[in-house]
Formats: sequence, structure tokens, C-alpha cells
Amino acid sequence: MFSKSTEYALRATIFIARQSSIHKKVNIREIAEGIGAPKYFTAKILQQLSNKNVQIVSSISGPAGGFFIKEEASKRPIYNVIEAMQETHIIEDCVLGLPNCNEKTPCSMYKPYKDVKKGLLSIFKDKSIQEIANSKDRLIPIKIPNSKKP
Amino acid sequence: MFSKSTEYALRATIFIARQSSIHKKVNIREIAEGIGAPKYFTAKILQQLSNKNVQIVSSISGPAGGFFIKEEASKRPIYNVIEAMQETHIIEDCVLGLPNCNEKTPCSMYKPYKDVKKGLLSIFKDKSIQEIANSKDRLIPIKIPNSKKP
DNA sequence: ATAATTAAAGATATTTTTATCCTTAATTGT
DNA sequence: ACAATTAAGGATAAAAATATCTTTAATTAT
Ligand code: FES
Ligand code: FES
Repeated sequence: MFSKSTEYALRATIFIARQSSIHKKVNIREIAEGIGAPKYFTAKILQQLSNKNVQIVSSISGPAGGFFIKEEASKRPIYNVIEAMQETHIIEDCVLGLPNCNEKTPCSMYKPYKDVKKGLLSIFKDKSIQEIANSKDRLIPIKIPNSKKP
Repeated sequence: MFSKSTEYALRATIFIARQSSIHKKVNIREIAEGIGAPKYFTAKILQQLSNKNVQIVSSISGPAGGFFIKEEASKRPIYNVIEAMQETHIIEDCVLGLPNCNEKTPCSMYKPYKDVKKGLLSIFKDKSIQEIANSKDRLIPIKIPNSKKP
């Protein structure tokens, strides 16, 4: 559904939130391994999530540093991650790729998609990062005993 | 939601179906202009939809040739176009990008997405190409009086 | 002060997607 | 047979997404 960037962003956010709930900061290597994503690419995505006006994740440099999520940020909906990655269009835009998806200029899919869109939006808007992090569902493809991504 | 390829594929299929309903064959130029898509790229997509075991659209070379959709093909669900473009994964796969999206190995989004996925699949599976073509909703971005895509 | 550890930032590389062009084959009308 | 029109197929180009590497800055501990 989303790009790999956004998939990694969602997984990373949930992963960090879980560690932050036990007041543990995590570094890039831990995050990348924890979500089964390429390390350097994950680093780039974390810049997007931490930097900016976004402020979904926070970070501190140096030893004992790393990434974490503030209490208040973890209460925000996971939808904010999709916004930060600038991919709300994947849900919001016309299914046929036409501009101006609205009541006035609908395509053939507008009506049937209307309710689906609502449902899709609500699954990301109705749950906070914290709530999703609290579930102990997997965030990683498969158990890798000793992965070697240096 | 889908790739540009699939968006064009959906629009082209509906466009051709409309013309076929009045027994009119259309050529690449007419299709590309009719759906507001790049001509050569549209041609490549039509190969995917006509060629193969897919057979959603049919074509005939030479003067008075062009693309059309057979009666029986137009009764198939629009979902077949998404299958032909090999993008069912966009609906079917894990929202977080994890492999093996199923009851046994769910991610945090599995349950909330389950019903949305059903709705999403049904809007493409429950309507035939013909039915969608019969609606006279737009298939093109905006009215272009005299577009110049040579 | 120095060394070690961490993220930030910038540069580069690879792959995929999107888009275009050119040649060939099929069909039609003259 | 020949010219015109159309799609098919192959080659190439351009842009975007994905991925990696290198250097710099910040922080900590010694
Ligand atoms: S105009 Fe196509 S889904 Fe809204
Ligand atoms: S496992 Fe994630 S949505 Fe199915």
C-alpha cells in the first residue's frame, strides 16, 4: 500500500515507542535490526521523523544517546507518521489517478471508494502510536538468530 | 494508491469499454488523449492488457484496426485489471510491509485492516468493467480544448 | 585533551518506475 | 504490388525510489 520508506517509518516508530515505554533509547543499528530494514536507509527515514516541524521521534547524539519518543508524541495518531512521510495522497487521492477527487468531479470509483477511504483513514487516525506499540504483535519479517547486516 | 501504470490501465480499460459498447474501435492516440495519459506509455500498458493469458482488451492491426473489449471480457470485474498489472499486493499485503499477512502472524494493523481490506477488494470485485463503463463519470483530468501531444 | 559513540548531513550508487523512440509485422485499400 | 495505417516489440532515456557510504558534529567518559 505505502512505499517502503513509509513502511519502515511506521515500523520504526512503533519499535522506538516500545523501547521508550521502558525508558530505553535505541540506536540505528538496534532499530534497523529490530524492524528488519536496511540500516542506512532507516537512518535517513529517522531524520525525516525527528527533524523538522514533525517531531515524532526525538534523538540525542553521543554515547548513551539514540532515538526515543516523548510521552506526548506517543499519544499522537499513527496517521501523523504517514503525514510526515508525505504519503496521505495514497489514501486521499483518486483511485484512477485523476486530480480533484471530490463530490463535484467524481470518477466512477468515487462513490464506492468514499466509505472505504473513511475506514482506511480511521484505522490510522483512531489509534495512537502508544496504543499500537502496546500490542505485542511482530514488527519484523522472521526471527533471525544472528543476522549479519554490518 | 496504485502505480501510474495501473491507474492508466484502469482508465484505458474503462475508456475502451465505453467505445466498444457502441462498437467503435479506438487507436492508441485516441485512448491516450481520452484518458489524459502519455501515448507511448499507454501503448505499453495496452500490450500488458491485450497480450498474454490476460485478454482484457483485444486489438487488431492495420487501418480500421485498434483496441476493443469483447462482450465477455467486459463482464469481468475491474479487479482483473489490477491482477493483470500485478498490483493486487497493494491491497492484499501487510500495511507495515511484513511478509505473511495472516491470522497466524499478524502485525499491529492486521485486525483493523482486515475489514477495510474486504471493503477495498469488494469495490473492485463487485463491479464489472461494463457497469463502470456505463457510468458517465470522467476519465480525464480536465477538458483540454486542443491538446498538443504529438 | 583525547578517544569512543552516537546521530546529522551530504554524496554517491543501484534499482525500479515512468516515459519515449524506433523498427517490425499485420492489415487494409488502391 | 504498393502505400497507408495500425499495433507489437525492442531499445533507450529520464526520473524517482531505494540503498549505501563518507564526513561532520554532538555527547560522554576517561
Ligand atoms: S475522483 Fe476518483 S476516487 Fe475520487
Ligand atoms: S500482517 Fe500487517 S496488515 Fe497483515
